[in-house]
Amino acid sequence: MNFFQEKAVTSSDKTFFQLREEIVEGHISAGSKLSEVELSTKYEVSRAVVREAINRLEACNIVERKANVGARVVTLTSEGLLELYQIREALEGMAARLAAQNMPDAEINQLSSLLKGQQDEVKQRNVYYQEAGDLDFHYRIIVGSQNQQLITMLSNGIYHLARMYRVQLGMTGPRVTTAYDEHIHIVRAIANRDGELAEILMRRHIQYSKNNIAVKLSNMK
Amino acid sequence: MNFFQEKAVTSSDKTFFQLREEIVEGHISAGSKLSEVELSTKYEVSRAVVREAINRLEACNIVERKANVGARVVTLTSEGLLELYQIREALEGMAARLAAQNMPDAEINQLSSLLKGQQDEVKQRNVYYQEAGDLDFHYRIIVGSQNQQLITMLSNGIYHLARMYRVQLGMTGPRVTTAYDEHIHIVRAIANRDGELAEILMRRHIQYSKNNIAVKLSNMK
DNA sequence: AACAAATAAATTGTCGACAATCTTATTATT
DNA sequence: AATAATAAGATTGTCGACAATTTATTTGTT
Repeated sequence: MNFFQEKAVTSSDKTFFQLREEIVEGHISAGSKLSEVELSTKYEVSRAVVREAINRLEACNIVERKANVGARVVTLTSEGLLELYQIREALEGMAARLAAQNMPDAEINQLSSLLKGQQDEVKQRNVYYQEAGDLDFHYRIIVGSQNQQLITMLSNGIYHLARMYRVQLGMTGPRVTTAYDEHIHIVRAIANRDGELAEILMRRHIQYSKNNIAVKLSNMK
Repeated sequence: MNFFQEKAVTSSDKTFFQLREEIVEGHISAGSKLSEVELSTKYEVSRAVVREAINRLEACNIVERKANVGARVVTLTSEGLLELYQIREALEGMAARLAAQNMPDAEINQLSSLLKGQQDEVKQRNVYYQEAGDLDFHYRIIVGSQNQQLITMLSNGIYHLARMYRVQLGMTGPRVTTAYDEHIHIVRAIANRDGELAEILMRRHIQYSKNNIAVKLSNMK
């Protein structure tokens, strides 16, 4: 999962990563309460480190906390999804534009050949790709923007929330191949140093995947 | 200062607000170390609450922390400023567009009349306005976007960082009146429900104020 | 004197206990 | 029986102490 390599040096780090994974992957269900004592016995650490982990999750918008009451995992709503993808569209659209300006040729070539390497697998067997491949792609472009604050924002917060939505709505399905083609076009625009086009294509790309998820969400109710 | 009313219910909240203010206002200088014991004696609370406050500041990108070493106030750089305003441009541009779609008429009128009320003071005496007035303006438009995640992002993190830059670079000066006129035009676009124009104007407005600050920053070195 | 190793000091990370607050259950009153 | 007041239970917030790690100082060796 982690391209942005996060090493857990402290015990609190480890607990934070574990908790985040369990929530994002849906093993701890949305809306459920996070009891400090319960979690501290479960992970065999003190309440203090659980507390710190929960605080960090709150900063990521993965849990909500009320003073003297406790923390709950956020509940997924279609409004929340829309809001999240609006933000992604704005930020990653910008990232694509900046990447067209700033991304080193070496990184662009690397990304380009990475995509080519996936081509056969994607076109023939329709499996895979959506999860790790998509995330990897987006992350590389964010890094290519060379805006450090943007990198932090997305890799600390937004991506995990977005993944939580996708995972819990059971994202598979037929979007795989068209997404691949969109990726190809975006990289081409970046390689041509056409920031304007790169932004437009990236925004479209995110809109599509938003619609894809929104359909599933409306089917669930 | 706080339009987004933040009530300190817990002791940790209060410490967090105090610390943030001291840093943003420059009483604790950029780049300086934050000792947990030192601060706990200063604010007369336990180390645990100081720790929690520092963790929150870290989540806001106001301090940086290394495990087993400690936390330092971030250092202001021209690159950091550029990055921050790039993000603001994207997010607040979007907010202006969304506000043109979603902001209730009542709120628009309220904002409009607020600006008119400031007109005389701004045009005659060239003083004031930049600080609280500008922040209030931007915040109202963010709220008008009705994107909750966006509101959280900006009012928890970005605005305080942006303010830190402005305060510590001694923002006063002749930008006051032109900023006022820009605000007027943005509100007009929103009132006309012209999202496209509102976004363009907002982006320009932020670019201008970025340039204004960047000049000061380059003069300092 | 210069460098390396060992020791000491200081700082952060973790823990268990107590205090304050909220939630639930019980009792009292109408 | 229904509602309000009170008490009991459970959960979070805060604290001081100890452990682990880093940094500074001292000591030892060449």
